[in-house]
Amino acid sequence: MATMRDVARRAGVSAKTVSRVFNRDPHVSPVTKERVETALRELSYTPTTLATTFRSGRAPVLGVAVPDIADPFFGALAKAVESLAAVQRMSVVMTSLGEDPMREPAIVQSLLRQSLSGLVIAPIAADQSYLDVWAARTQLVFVDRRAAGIVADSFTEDDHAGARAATRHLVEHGHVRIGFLGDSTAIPTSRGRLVGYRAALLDAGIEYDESLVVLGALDRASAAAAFSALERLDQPPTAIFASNARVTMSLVPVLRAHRQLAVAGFGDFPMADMLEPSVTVIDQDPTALGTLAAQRILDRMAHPQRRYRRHTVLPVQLVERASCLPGG
Amino acid sequence: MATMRDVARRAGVSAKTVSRVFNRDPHVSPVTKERVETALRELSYTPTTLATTFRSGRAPVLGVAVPDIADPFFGALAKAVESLAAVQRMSVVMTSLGEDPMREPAIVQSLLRQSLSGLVIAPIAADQSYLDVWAARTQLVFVDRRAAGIVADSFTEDDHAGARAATRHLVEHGHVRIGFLGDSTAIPTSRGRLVGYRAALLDAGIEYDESLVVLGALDRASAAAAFSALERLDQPPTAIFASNARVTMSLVPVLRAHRQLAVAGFGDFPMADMLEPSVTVIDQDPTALGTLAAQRILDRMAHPQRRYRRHTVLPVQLVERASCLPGG
DNA sequence: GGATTTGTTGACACCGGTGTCATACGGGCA
DNA sequence: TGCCCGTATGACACCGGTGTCAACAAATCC
Repeated sequence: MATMRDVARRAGVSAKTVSRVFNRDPHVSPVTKERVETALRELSYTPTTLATTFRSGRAPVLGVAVPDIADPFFGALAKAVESLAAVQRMSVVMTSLGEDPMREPAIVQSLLRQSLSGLVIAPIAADQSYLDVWAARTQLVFVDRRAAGIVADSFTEDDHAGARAATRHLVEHGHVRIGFLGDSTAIPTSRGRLVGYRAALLDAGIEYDESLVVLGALDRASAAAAFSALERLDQPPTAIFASNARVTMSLVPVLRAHRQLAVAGFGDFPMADMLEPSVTVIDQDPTALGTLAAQRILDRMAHPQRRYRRHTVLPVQLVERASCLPGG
Repeated sequence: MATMRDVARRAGVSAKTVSRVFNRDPHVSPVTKERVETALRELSYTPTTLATTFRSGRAPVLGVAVPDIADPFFGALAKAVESLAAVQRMSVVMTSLGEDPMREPAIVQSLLRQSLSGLVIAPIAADQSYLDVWAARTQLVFVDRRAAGIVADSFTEDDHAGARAATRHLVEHGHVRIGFLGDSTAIPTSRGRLVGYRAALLDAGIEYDESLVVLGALDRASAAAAFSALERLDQPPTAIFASNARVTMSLVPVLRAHRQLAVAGFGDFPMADMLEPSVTVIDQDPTALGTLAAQRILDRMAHPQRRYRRHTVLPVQLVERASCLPGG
């Protein structure tokens, strides 16, 4: 790989002049420009971003840290970030945080050591105060979940209103015994949705029954186990609110076995409309989350002094399908 | 952010000594070591990978370039690469190549300018000769599709055998008029599958009918259009082979409207087993592809002189579900 | 014609961790 | 005392693109 100094030697000029020609600096005489351009072509010069990055101390790279990059929700989010980054000729490094909250700091910090321009993070740990020292160097934007232990921008969906709307929808279809199936209330998102669920029950004058709340539904096996726990109750639920798309998807086999069961889930997923019954969901918009988060990073880089809204909560929408229709 | 020289000044030693302490070099006296460690702690020194990367000329980063990172197939592939990279304390930069083959070189080269250690690429263009000059600096491994115009490692799935098995499966269920629905034969993968489809017909003594092959099924609308073209034939197909998961998923609404239609698709997808009818597919293993590709990059970095198998074709497996059962 | 401006070009330093080599010092041995 | 060797430590350069500033020539102005 030829460097600028190689090109300079060949063209009989200084490296700086090559730099000027390469960056279309007008202060170069046509003759010199011609000579340099020939040398550039002959050596097929390709710049390394490494040197510029090192000098500026900031890589033209945005980071994306999410629980699982293979999850369609986060995949769409990452794709949106990447689209905006591409416009600014930036790259995207991504990392999956996995399941273990303890590992989050190590994983995220190894990303940050690369002097990213910005980081979009959907955290899994209960505390992000470890990010405090990095905030001065890197634009941090939280998505899906707010930051804890540190002040930072966030873009989240309206968990409370969404869960409330979904639950109300079930109530309006005549259900009184409504189960809540979730993963873990350690995650703020789930907690918010549980609160929304309770609010809807309160609205309808239905008493909250803790035994209807079952957590730990992470895959098909655990979802089935969680459901059979509900089924064994004296008054088993006739409807279920699933607190996220993964739970809903895990629950699909159960739905096929219990056709009379009504379901509404938080988070749309591929093929939800093609199942029988098609599944009523609260539609989230990962693309919007990713786009807004990336845009905020770019805005803050361009206008550091400007003031921004700290927390943005995106409205969510009920997508009514067949899974809570009477007899559905 | 404190640099090594900051720490050195505070500890009253040279930067090199700080470097030695930080890297656990045994040639440091206990007294000095203690002083330096105190200074490190007091300034909460965090190294930048930028300097080391710049000096070594190689970033501890693997690239992943795929058509669409939001596609579950490529998401799983990227996740597998990331898992292996993490073990070596490497990061992963990813990029979506999109739909336009013309843009592939520019997108990929902007990744490569970052002096990646390796690149896993599932290309969309018909020619990758532009990567020739990069191969000396960066380990290139192709996945899902082989390289064209350049010699490079590849890990692909057995398109021919998979398509042949799926088509044979349909034949065995009594179908003679079998449609082929694909995206574009410009993509080698699709071409290989079309050849496999024809081979299965030949095996069964069924004459190949070009009017049964329809391309351009990219989303639900175009898939529906493609299907209605088939439907208008004198002898419309009674079964369809869909050449990839996206096509199959786009075709699902059609299946619901035409319950007598048998389908087999190349590539599994979430919920395929929960649809009615559940969809018979050729199961690909994106995690295996990603793991093997990343492993090859790491192997080649560790043992540059060793010889490796250029092309690895992974076997695929028929997952029989309900979509080709009689009357299904 | 001398002073000032405008335009072209290059020397040099910088970013920060680290490989290379030199230096200094202490101990062992002839 | 002189020599050698091993250990501890530091000076310096390097990676490569580019910002800063100076040098110099040509053009313009009074």
